[in-house]
Amino acid sequence: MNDIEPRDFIRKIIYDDLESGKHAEIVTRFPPEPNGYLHVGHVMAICLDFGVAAETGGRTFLRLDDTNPGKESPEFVEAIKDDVHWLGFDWEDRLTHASDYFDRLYESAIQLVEQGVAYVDSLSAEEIREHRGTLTESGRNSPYRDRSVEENLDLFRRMYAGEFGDGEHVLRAKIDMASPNMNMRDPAIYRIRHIPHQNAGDKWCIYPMYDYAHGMSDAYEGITHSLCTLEFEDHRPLYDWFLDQLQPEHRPRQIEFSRLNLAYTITSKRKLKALVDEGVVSGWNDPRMPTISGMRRRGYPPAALREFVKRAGVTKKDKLIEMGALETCVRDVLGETAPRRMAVLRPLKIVLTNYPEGQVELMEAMNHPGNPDFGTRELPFSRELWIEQDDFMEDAPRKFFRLKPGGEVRLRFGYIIRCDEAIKNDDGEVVELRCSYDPDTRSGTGTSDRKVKGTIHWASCAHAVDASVRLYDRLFTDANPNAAEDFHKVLNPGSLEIVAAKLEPSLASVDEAVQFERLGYFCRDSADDTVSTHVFNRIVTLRDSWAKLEKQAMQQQG
RNA sequence: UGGGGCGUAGCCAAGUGGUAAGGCAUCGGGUUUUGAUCCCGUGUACCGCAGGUUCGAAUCCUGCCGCCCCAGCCA
Repeated sequence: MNDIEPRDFIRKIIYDDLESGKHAEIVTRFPPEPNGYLHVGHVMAICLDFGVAAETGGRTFLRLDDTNPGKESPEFVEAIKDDVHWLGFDWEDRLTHASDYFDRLYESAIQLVEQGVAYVDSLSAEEIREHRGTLTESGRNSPYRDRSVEENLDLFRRMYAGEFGDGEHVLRAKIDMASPNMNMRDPAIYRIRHIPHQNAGDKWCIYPMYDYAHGMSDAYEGITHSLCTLEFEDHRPLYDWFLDQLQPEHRPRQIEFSRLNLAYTITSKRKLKALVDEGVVSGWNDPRMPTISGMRRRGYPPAALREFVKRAGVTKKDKLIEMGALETCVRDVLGETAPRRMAVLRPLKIVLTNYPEGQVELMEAMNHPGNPDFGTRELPFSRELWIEQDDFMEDAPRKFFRLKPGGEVRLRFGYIIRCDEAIKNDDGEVVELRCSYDPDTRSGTGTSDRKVKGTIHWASCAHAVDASVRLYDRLFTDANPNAAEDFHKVLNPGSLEIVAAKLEPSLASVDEAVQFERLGYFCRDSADDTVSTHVFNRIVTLRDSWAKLEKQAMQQQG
């Protein structure tokens, strides 16, 4: 427990409950429905649920909220488990399913019938909707609302026994059809579904609804604080109603907080699924996806995601957080942990005309400028090198301190070179540069302490490793695609660019995320990289104040 | 036009009657063989608006405005 850490309103409640002695231990749960992949929005909930319990020495359950078979599958539960673990949290032996409680839930439903607060309705779904009224008009009681306890008991048991088809009957809570809260207008508790269940097999043909199953599952597990998002605020009276009726041993408290929305991306499971199904992306774990598995494949460190939601905070105000906030967290983590390497994304060949043909020197390079513990490595240097196309400009502005005709630049960890001649093809494009190097300026050991303004990265043509590098950009062109009429219209056509890059030799085998100096952070693509074909993902670019200046200049020109 | 929430700088967010923390972004400057990192500095926030209470209000009261959620046998 840390008294200095600022506490959000939920932590205040929880710490108060601990101090007042209301609870001796905090028990929370993270309860996703296994009907899709987890995304950034869930990271907030996971960190809150597991975080607050861990901080107070409590426990957290990972509960698969699988009350709606047909939409749920074991594939999703496995993905959810992987994602939560990867994020850095452990439920130990507390992996449960709402379906683990189906027997108890059924028994308690019978109790509700016996208490006269639940009844079997035989209206069709459509009729029930008509009877529910509208936001401004109260609903009407179902003609079946006053069936006797005996008749309800008989009907409900026969629903359980499989005597009826889907939709013939439904068990409802008898509350108040005139309630201004729609959730209290006799909500359904059980529906008939003759389909097998991802965890319970084909034992059941009636399944409990979320509102009933969720609160009671919380109670069964001894959850002290049931944290969920704002849209369930209206459900709290119903959550409490079930607890009031059934009086379980433990009484959990539901507290709601706002969802976290990330700018330029979507977090609706339905829309994410559409992106996958329509082939807009390669799958749920496409590196452009805001899913946890997508961000993992992209190379975002779990610590960066945790830091991100921590900075975002827990409140009840709708959030639409800028992508830059997430990227800063990713850079902060990677900046400290990623070894530095060199790679050329868009190669332009240069020949050092005064460098001996066939000679190869090994240049010592630091693996991390701010941390000597990372050690050094050797880079082969030769007469023909690749440099970045963007690092040469024929008609360069004064402030461009990279390579230009007649100009000098330092090759990182190498020599200072001068551009003597630009060779062009028939289309007038620069295809090669003729340069000369200054032998007195070898990195570290140079006898000359000459300084030049710019330093650029490079790779030796004879030694470079070929790789396909995927450069990602935001998936949408609109800051809030969630609100767009049709998200297809705001898709960013340039969200993926693939370049044929030249890498320094050591990059042929790396498992961790690295920084390609001056470019950004990259990692091997876990799905497509093979021994023969190297495939890298750009995790995030480096901050680029030159690009910013260029952009401003462009805007000034119109 | 019913009910439930929310409104503090571009984006997040502290603050609960005593005269507006912090982070991200922005904009300057310094260091630098990554135009990165790092380090300094940088914001007149009509605290949604309008009244009121008070010596004093972002904080209390009243009215208004704006945004979000709810009419699944989804979660």
